[in-house]
Amino acid sequence: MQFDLKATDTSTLARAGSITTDHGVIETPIFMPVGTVGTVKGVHQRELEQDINPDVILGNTYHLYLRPQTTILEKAGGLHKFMNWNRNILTDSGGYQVYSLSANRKIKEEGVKFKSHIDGSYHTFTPENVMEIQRTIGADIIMAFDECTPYPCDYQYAKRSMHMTHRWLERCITHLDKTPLKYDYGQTFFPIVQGSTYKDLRKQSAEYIASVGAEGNAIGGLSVGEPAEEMYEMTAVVTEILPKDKPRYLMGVGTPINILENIALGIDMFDCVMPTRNGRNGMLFTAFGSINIKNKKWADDFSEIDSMNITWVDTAYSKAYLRHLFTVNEMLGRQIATIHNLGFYLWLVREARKHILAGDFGVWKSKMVKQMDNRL
RNA sequence: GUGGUUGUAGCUCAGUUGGUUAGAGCAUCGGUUUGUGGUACCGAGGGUCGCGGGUUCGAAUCCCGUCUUCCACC
Repeated sequence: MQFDLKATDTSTLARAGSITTDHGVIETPIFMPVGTVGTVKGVHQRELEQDINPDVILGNTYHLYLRPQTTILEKAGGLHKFMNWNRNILTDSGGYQVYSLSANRKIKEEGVKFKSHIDGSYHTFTPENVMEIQRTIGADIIMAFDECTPYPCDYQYAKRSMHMTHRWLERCITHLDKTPLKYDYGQTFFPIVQGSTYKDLRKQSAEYIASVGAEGNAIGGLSVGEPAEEMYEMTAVVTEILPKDKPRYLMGVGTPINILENIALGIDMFDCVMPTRNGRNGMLFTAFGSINIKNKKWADDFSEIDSMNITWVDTAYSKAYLRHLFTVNEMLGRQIATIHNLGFYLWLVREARKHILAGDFGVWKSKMVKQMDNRL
C-alpha cells in the first residue's frame, strides 16, 4: 500500500491524498459504504460501481465469520471474488460487534467469548484468530482487534481497556507476521487508537499507535453516543500525533456534518451505516438538510427527490412516489433511498477533496455545515 | 315470517362471576438511528362499546324494545 499526500488545506488541517493498493486507487478523503455481510444492502453491483462509485467498501469479520463462514470464503477465493467486487475492501475486525453485542459476550485478556446472534452458539475471537479470519476474507485493508469502549466510560475502565487494546495490537502484529497472504494481492494492517473521551488517554494511545509504524492508522471508540463536540476534541488530539504521511481513518463516523468537521481536523477515511440504515428507514440526506420521506407533507409533492441529480434516482422519481413506496413498504423505496444517500455521501467527500485541492475548503465547509444543519 | 347469531378505534378482533381512565395487532401521524444483532425501534392521535329505555352504588357486560350482520327453517 502507498499513500500520497497531494495537498493540505490552507485554513484547516484537511488533506487530499491517494491510497494505492493492488485493487486500485482510493482518493481521499473517502467515505466507505458499509457492506457488512458481503453486500451493500439494497444496492446492485452495477449501481454501486457506476452510480455511487466508491473506491472502497467495508466488510465485517464478525458477520462473515458466522455466515457464510471462512471455509466458503476460502473456496470462493476471497470476498472480492465471492461478491464480484474488484475494487478495495476494508474489513472491520469484530471489535465493534463485541461492543454492540454487550449482553452476549465476555471480554478477557485472552480474547472475547461471544454468543452468535444467529443461532446462539458460542465462539471466541482472539487477536490471533481474527487476523487469520481477515487473511481468509482477503480485504485490502484489515483492522486490529480492539475493544470499543462504551459512552460514557469511567476513566479507570477506559485506561485498562486501552492498555489491553495495545497488548492485543502487539499480538495481532506478531501473528500477522507469521500468517502468509492467502491470495495474489497484498493486505495492509491498520491499528486503532482508543482512550474513550479522555484527552490524556487519547494522546497516550495515539503515541503508542504511531510508534508501531503501520501504513495507516485508525481512531475507534467514537460515535458511540458522545456529543459531537467531544468527538471533535478527541479527533483533534489524535490527528496532531498520528503521522501526516499516513492515512487516518475515523471509524463509524458519521453524519454529513461530522464528516466535514473531521476532514477539517485531518481525517482521510470514514465509514458509517447512516446513509444505508437511515435510508432504509426513510431518511434522506441532501446538501440542504435531511428529509423524513415518510412525512405526510411529501404525499403530493411531485418534485424530484433531489434537484442536484447526483445519482440518477434523484430525478427519476418524485418525492410523492418515493413516499408512496415507503408507505406500502415496497423494497424499491429502500433501494432508491440507499442509492440516493450513498451517492450524496460520496459526492460530499469528492467535493471536499476538490475544495482542498483548490485551497478553499474552510470557507466551503462552513457554508455546507450551516446549510446541512436543517430538517426539511 | 320463525328460530338462532352478530354489532367495541379506519380495519380485524380481545374484554374474566357487572368494578378504576375500555385494550391489542394492523393502519394513520411524528420521532430515533454514527467501525449494521435493524423488513427495526420509540412515541402520539383515534372509541356516545349499533341505537333507545330499564335494573344497579356502578353496565361493553344483565333485562326489554328496536335496527343491523350472517345462518337455518317455513
